[in-house]
Amino acid sequence: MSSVAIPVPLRQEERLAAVLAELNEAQRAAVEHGAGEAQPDPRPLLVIAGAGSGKTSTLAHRVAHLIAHGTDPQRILLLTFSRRAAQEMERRAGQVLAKVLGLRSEAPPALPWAGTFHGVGARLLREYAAQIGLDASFTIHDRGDAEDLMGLVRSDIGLAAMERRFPRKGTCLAIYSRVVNSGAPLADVLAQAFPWCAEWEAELKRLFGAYVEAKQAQQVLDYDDLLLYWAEMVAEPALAAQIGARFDHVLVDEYQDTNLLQAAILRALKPDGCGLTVVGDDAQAIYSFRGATVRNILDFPGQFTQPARIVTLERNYRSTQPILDVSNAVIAAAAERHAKTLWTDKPSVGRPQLVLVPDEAQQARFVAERVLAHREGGLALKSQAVLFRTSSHSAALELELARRNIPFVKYGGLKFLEAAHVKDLLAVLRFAQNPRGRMAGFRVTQLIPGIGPATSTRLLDAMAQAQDPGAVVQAFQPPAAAKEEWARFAAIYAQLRAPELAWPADMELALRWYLPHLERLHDDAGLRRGDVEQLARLASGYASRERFLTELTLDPPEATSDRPGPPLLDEDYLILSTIHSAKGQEWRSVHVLNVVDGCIPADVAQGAQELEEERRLLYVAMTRARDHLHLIVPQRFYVTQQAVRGDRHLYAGRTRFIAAAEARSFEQLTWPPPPERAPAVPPPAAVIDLQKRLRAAWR
DNA sequence: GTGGCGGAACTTTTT
DNA sequence: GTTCCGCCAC
Repeated sequence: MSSVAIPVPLRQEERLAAVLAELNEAQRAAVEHGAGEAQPDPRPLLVIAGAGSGKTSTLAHRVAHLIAHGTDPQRILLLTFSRRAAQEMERRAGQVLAKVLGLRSEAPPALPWAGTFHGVGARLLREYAAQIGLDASFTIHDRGDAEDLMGLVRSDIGLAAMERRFPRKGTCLAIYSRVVNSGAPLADVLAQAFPWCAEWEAELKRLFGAYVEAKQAQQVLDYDDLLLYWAEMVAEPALAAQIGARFDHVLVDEYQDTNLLQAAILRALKPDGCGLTVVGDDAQAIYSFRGATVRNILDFPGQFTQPARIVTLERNYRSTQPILDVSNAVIAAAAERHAKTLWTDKPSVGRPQLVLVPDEAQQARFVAERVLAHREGGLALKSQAVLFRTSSHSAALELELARRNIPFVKYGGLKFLEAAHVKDLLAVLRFAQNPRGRMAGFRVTQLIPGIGPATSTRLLDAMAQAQDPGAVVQAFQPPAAAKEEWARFAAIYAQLRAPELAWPADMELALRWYLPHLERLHDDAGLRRGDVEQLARLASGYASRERFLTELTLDPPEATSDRPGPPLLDEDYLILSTIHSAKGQEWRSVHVLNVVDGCIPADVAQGAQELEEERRLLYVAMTRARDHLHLIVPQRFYVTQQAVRGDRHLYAGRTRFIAAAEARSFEQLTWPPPPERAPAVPPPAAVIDLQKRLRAAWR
């Protein structure tokens, strides 16, 4: 560590002591590790932090503590799972630091290197681009772009027209991504996660080779490349030493959800582990589909030249004991884990509920009513969440909420950036940013009537050959039908490429060119226009076109709501979220939908490992609740993928993760409550023979 | 070459 | 419902 011990004035020392006194013993040990002790401890630190054990707070305190003891905030690398988590950490560390320094205001210490692995990777790669033979103006493909490129390569090399149907582009990308992130051979990945594609191994290999070449020729990186190139870069000892020396401390949150590439990056940056802190909970590992491996956290202690110090946080500050009891019961059956049992002394308000409802429609009604009842009882909508395994599970509920005018915001599932019109507008900017990026060019040029795939390919091929691709756009001869529109496009493209244009003027220009196309292409142009105008307004919040494109790709606006535009901050709204997107969050009241076999665990998860992950998923969902937890079990499901109004359905049972014995720890109820007994039909005074009358009508 | 239409197939979770 | 592919009329 290069931080110099600065003598701390007494008053500050007292304030620091007061702040630390608010923590429990384990938390304090994690915060003070390596500093503030008689003998500095150079070991890496592993914090096993159970759900709700004050993990974020502990990490924020540690960051503040480091800064208070003289570490330069610029020399702290803080890697989080999402941009949102990074901002939260920055804010909390700022609060603590303000207290320690005795400041009134909470001007947060800027932590310039707080972000996701992907975001930090993008920054470092641009910075070191020249040294690793990369063009610093590379653009980043989001999943949609990456899929489209995969699709294009797929048909280019003739895999589309196979006798038997070749896996679709999205599946191909998922397989590729998994191979990259897990480091496993293609054959293993296919056997384990995509058995129905195993027959295509040779073709997939060829496809992935061509995909990589296409990306390189176009100077684009996909999400996986940000980690892959970073890992390859620091595999070079000189670069690893250079980059590692920029940071005195490297702290990683949610370590259980990192993959082998990420672990390799950390080892390269800090080979002896000194200054390295990782925090996580193996019981909450839910991203193995992305190549994350719980082995990272289980094996961390032995990975460095000196074994790590382990601190375990077991005291829970979030939930009531009955909620912890049922959650502990779910996870207790897990196969392998760092044993820990959460406990709390928080007073409880009744038992968690296990609610039996007839079907998904009734489930939606039950949740809506219960949410309103909670609000009557003083719980703001924002402090309540509804969680589900799969984005589509909330469909019925969304209808019901809209019907009752209950505002909500949904996290996870389809994103703003996936809408065609948003992609169109961004593609215009991206094509200007990186003229060799074919996906953007392919998309933009085909907006012009009379230009289809063939013409577009002719243009892009010419650009790829050219020294100055911008000039090719100006000189290009489109088919006669597209002549006028092409001239219009070439003019704005030249302007977008001109260095003197100052952001966000680019956005204005692109929007003005795009709007007429939007009107022509879409029947519901009105709604869509709102979206792209919204996007244009976002532009001014970014320093440059490159930053705008990069940050929007890596940190897309994640929520979609029942109305256009993000809800105002002072508005109240219910939170709907996939369980994955709920990671790290908490609410006073939590409803979990579809707690049945087939949903949790998902019917596609059949292997032993996958089942274990589904179990952890349910555990994560349950431990988000502070005071009220409701698990809903619909008994009857309509099968999807059938004709509208089809009646195919199946009966589902309560999830296997809650056995009968454990179910008794819940308050079990059936809803709607069975009717009192139908009002009896009075006994007949006289019998009227209707049947006889109907027969008589034909005689 | 482009653009539109019909039929068949369809594995969740996300940076 | 969406995506993918083949077919057909300009």
